[in-house]
Amino acid sequence: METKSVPSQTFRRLPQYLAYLKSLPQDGPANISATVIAQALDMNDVQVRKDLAMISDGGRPKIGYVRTDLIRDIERFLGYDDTRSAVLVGAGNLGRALLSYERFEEYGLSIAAAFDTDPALIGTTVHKTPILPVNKLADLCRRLKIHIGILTVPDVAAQAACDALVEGGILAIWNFSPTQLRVPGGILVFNENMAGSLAVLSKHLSIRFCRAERRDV
Amino acid sequence: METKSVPSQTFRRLPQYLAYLKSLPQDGPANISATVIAQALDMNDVQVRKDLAMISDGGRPKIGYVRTDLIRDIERFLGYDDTRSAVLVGAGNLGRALLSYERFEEYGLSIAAAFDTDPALIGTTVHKTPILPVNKLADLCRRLKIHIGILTVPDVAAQAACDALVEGGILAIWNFSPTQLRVPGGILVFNENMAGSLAVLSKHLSIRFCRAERRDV
DNA sequence: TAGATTGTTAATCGATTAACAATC
DNA sequence: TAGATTGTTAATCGATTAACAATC
Repeated sequence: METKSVPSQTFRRLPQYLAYLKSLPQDGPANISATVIAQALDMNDVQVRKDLAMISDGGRPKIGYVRTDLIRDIERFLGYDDTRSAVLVGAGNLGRALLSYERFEEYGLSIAAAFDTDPALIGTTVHKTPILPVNKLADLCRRLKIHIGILTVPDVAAQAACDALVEGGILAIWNFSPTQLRVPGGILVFNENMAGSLAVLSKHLSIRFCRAERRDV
Repeated sequence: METKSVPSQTFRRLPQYLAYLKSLPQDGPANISATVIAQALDMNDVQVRKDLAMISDGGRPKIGYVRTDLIRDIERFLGYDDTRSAVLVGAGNLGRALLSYERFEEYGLSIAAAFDTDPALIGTTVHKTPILPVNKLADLCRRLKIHIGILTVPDVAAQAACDALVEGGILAIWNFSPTQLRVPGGILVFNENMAGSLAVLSKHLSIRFCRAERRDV
């Protein structure tokens, strides 16, 4: 309800502030300034201030923000206090990596169940999360009113798994496969574009190399 | 050298175009228009045209682009023809997931070696990539002139692993751990901010929910 | 030719950064 | 008080989208 018009970019940064604030020593100073946060995270201080102003009561000039208040405000805003449930499809390496990523709980995401087609995996658990056969997916999502699906199946299986999620009434899909999914309107697909990240990284590297090599000319 | 001023966002999209173009049937039509690509990938057609204009000789009005030429141009531009070498630190679930992600080769990235501290893992291989003890890291990077490091260690080990990469002469670090790394100037850190993605996803979901619930009021 | 499609120029939009007044 | 820090208003920057002429 508080979700007025906080830009996406701010949302992306909030977890970073939170992680930094939590990493500070408990017995350290009670206050922290936007300037210090910005320096630690290699950001612009005005940006930090602007972000924080959107979700918190605000700090005091010369003193800064109360660290614990800030942590509480960010967590509340990101909805880390009331946990969301999700299911995961594809218990391969990537799927297992996400299942064992304890931090998701901290972020308010709890993975209720995982699904796979491999009979060898079905019935086992990863980090206490049971792995179930895919044909139970739609039914379980509906019964438990789960709205988030995490897709970590191999490329070829992605669309079928996606369809099953949609059938189960999923509203948002976090897609780690490199496939462009076809979904009915109204369902949000969030692609984790690793190839894209790699391309940007390579670009920066080659610019650096060009500069380095030009010296020799 | 061709790297004039192609924006980052274009770089992120190029792999998507490429994947789509490659997914088309070999024996299908030889030409494809920006309009069709845009529709398939849920993008704006002018944007696609603009992106393609930057890296390709261009298409012909009414006809479109030659599919195979476009594939060749994108691959060349992204440097997928001359492969870059990388090392990976942390052969846990996420690390193994990336190691078994065959697609990286397609993207021009080859992981030469992986490193871990766990004696049980050292000496084994994942998808033909050997896992070596971390103390060999710096030396190997330097000897093989490797400039990309992929960081998939647990949170607490991240900074130490990062320092080892820097010592080995790495120029870019692709960081999958949620830690803010401290690196000397001139080294590029690329954070894969999963918590951020999750936050944006949750945001969209809660906006949706608010709207849905308002109907009941 | 007519209509689809390209590529470019201009307008818009959103996000970041700079400048500055307010305040403790 | 003086100086550090906040929050806001305006300027800048970069990316997307709209409008349109060129062309096959």
